[in-house]
Order: sequence, then structure tokens, then C-alpha cells
Amino acid sequence: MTIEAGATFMNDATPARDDVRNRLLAKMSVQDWALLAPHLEDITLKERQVVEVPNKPITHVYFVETGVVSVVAVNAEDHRIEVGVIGKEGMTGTPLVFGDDRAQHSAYMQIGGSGKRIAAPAFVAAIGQSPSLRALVLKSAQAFMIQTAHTALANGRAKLEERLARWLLMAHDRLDSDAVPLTHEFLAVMLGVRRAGVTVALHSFERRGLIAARRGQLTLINRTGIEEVAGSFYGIPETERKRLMGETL
Amino acid sequence: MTIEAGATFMNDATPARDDVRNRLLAKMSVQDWALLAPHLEDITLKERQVVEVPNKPITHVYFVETGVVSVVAVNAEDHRIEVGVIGKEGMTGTPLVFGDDRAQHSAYMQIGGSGKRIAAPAFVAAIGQSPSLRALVLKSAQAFMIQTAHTALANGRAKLEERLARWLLMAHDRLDSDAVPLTHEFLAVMLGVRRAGVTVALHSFERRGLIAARRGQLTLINRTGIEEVAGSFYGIPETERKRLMGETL
DNA sequence: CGAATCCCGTACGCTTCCGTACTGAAATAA
DNA sequence: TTATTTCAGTACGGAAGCGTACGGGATTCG
Repeated sequence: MTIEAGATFMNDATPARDDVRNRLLAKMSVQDWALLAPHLEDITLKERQVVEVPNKPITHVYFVETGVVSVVAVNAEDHRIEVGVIGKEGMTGTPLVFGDDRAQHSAYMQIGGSGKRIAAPAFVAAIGQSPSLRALVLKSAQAFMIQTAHTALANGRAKLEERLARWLLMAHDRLDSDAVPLTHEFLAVMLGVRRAGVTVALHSFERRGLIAARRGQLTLINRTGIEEVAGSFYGIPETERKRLMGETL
Repeated sequence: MTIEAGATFMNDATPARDDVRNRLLAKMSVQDWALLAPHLEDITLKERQVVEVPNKPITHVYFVETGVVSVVAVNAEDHRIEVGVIGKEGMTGTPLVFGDDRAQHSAYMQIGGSGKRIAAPAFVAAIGQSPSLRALVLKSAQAFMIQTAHTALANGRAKLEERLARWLLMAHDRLDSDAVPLTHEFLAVMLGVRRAGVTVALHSFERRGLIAARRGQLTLINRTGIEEVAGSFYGIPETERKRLMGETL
């Protein structure tokens, strides 16, 4: 690991900005970065690590850099389904942006990785202080909301294969490799379908040369082909996020 | 119609506050009300009247007082499904709260009624000026977001009868009578199912004494029974809204 | 290295809901 | 009043996906 020249005029605790891979952190103004940086903490995010628990206070906001967070809505009878994913393009803890201190949903690392986090009070103070920072996180929250709406659409109207393709594409957008380290079981939980249904659908993908599968891992081979399977159920949240946040996903 | 004493010290264009039935307008501080009131316009909201068009600028924010708005997500292949409903508890135009000027979804009156509206620029100016007003509409936006997430859950996991019961309850919460003036066709569009499927399900409800049905109209008879049908797919967004906004729904 | 566990492949009967379509009754328009 | 349109009731074959379950291979644990 090399020492970054850009970090020389900052104190030891402040992470260097040049190697920040979270898009929100990278995109904000230097002033806003300066506001957050002293409170940011580098963190490893292991798979299945819980970042938010429903109806519990949010302790930290996580800026993911590698890996994927699943946000899962749960009801009283323990029915559950994923309502959104978060990766390097976004952040967790959107209720804080709305002035609430509690998590609505369950959120945990679906694919392990790393990132930075900030304690909730420091985050709230920062967005209270900087209108431009608040505007940025509001847009990010809106982008997430659009994703949730289209998840509702896909859940109600798309077939299993279409929804599975959509999920793979959303994960792929957030990963640096074509390999998705996940079991069929977890894909099934996220989509709210049978594990066996996922197995059959992935088989079909594999036979068509769209993916390669190994135990606990699958690799995208023909992304365009997967996009064709997902059809119009994939894409709108992605273009809307680009419109709202700028060209970087 | 009697002349309200409370209106005497306001100018002619300013609606009297006492008879405001929209919960958000009724709940805000006098200062925030004074900020909005001069720009509020009484309006009749006929059924099927369009209030937002996807990808088009939002012209007005609507504060519904009677009737119900459907917010419907649409994709490129014209698949569509309702992602939320808005009545007297809320407002349309949430993207404006996030700093965006465009509608994501289609929004129209599913059940006709009336309300007040304000031109988008005046609304944006007001929330820019008053932090307390901004906080209020942010919480309302969050409540809507929770509703959307649970719609995604219901779409993915609930059966037709459960989803239909959920919809009826959400509509009933927003109406002043037990009569829901809607055809099976429109219920089907909102739920993303067949019209014939809705007919059969409503029949079952009727046989069980939960509702009474006439052409283009159905009446809730046993709300508790309908709640039992919806099970845990109904309720969380409602209690969360109460928590966020205070005891009034 | 053997045992226990995890993950995937596959199967079968069953439920739910779709696509489609025809009918008659009710409401509306002429 | 008659014609037209809208809405609800019903039907049938079929697709999609569920619940369940069993076996075998891969991986991990002791």
C-alpha cells in the first residue's frame, strides 16, 4: 500500500479522498467531504453482516465501496422480500435523511465487501449544517425510492426468470467482477420464491450460455442476453439515478 | 354554507383554515400555513383526472381532501402497477421534496373528490424557506415510501385475496364512507391482475358477508373481517405513518 | 480422515392465477 | 324507447410456481 500525497495536509484520522470508491463520497464537494471525513471509519463488511434492524435506531450510515447490501421488508407474519439493493453508488440509513432515527427494514450485506461508515448523530449534524450535502443525500434517497417502486412492479408483474435476471443485473452493476458469490437459497429469499425455482431458472440461463454456475457462485457470461431476459423490468431506476446523480453509476 | 369567523382577518383569496380537511395542511404550524395559504387553490378532482405524468414536470402539488389518488409505476413495455395511494393524509408531488422537478410515476384520481393545490414553484419556495415545513413534508414522503415498500412485499408474497383486502382497507382509511365507487376493472389494473380474478375474489368476500357489491360500487360491511383476510400485509405503513406524523391518519 | 453440514439437482401433485372469450344485465346515449 | 356501451358473471384449458421431499456431491468441521 502506497502513501498518498493527497493526504499529507490532512490529519492522521482523515481518510485520503483519492481512493474513495463510494460514488456519493466521491461526488460531494470538498467542503462536504471535509464535514464528513473526520467521522468516517473504514470498515470491513462481511457477508450476512447486519447493518439495520427493523424498528431499531440506526446507529451508522454505511457508504459501501465493495459488496452489496440487501434491504428487506418484513411484516408481522415474517413474510419478507427484498425492496432494494445498495452498493457503491449509495448509502444506507435513508430514514435519517427524512428526520427519522429508526430503520423500517432489515438491511444486511448480501455480498461481503468493505466501505466506510459514520455514526448517525454525526451524519445528521452534517446534513443539518450543509444544504448541498442534504441535497445530495436527498437525491440518493429518491433514487432508492424509484428502485423500490420498480421492485414492486417487477414483483407484481414479472415472471421468476425476469426478476432473477433483473436482480443479477443490479448486482453486477454494483460489483467489480462478473462473479456473483451467492447461493440459490439467498437469491430465493430475496425474490420471495422457492429455492428450487431459482435452481431451475439458473439452469435455463446456463443452458442458454448466459451464466456459468458453480456451488455458491455464478458468473455472468453474456450480460446483454440477461438484459434481454429482464426486458423492461430492468433499467428505469438505473437511468433515473444517472439523471439525478450525474453520469456515474 | 356558513361564514367562518376564523376567516375574517385573512384576505379574500386565503382559504379559511378551520375547514381544511387535508391532514398535512391541518397539522402544520400557523406560520407554515400562512406561507402556503395564499397560493392554495380549491379544486375539484374528478375520477380519472390526471395529476402527474411520468417524466413530465410536476405542475402542482395536490393536497387531497376527499377522494383517492393512485400512483402507478409504468415501464417501457407498458407493464404497470400501483405503487401507492394518497388521500387526505398526504400530498402528491413528492419528487419536489427531493429537489427533482419531474414525476416518476403516473398519478391520477382513482376515486373522485376535491382538495387544494399549489403551483410547484410556490411549493418549492415555501419548503426552501421553512425548515419546519420541509421537515413535515419529508416525513410525509417517508411514510409514502414505506407504503411503497409494503406494496412490493404484498405484490411478491400475498395472494390475490390478501392484496385485494389490503387495497380495500387502504381506500377505506381515506374515505368518509364505507362505499368504494370502483369497477372490478380498475381494481384489477391497480393490483396488476385479471379483471375476472377480482370478480371471483369479490364474490368470495360477498358470500362471507364482508362486502356488498353493486355495479361500479362496493360497500365494506365487516371491516374487521377484511382485516383478517389481509392479515399482516395490511397495517405497518399505517402504524408507521401514525408514528411519524402523529396520531391522526 | 471420517462425520456432519451445506448446497444443488430433480421430481410430483397441487394451487393460484392467467389468457381468452362469451353472455346477459345495467347504465347511458340517441 | 331503442341502441349502444359498459360492467359483471362464468367457463375452460393451460402456465407458472408452490410445498415438499429425497438423494448425491461438495465443503467444512472435528
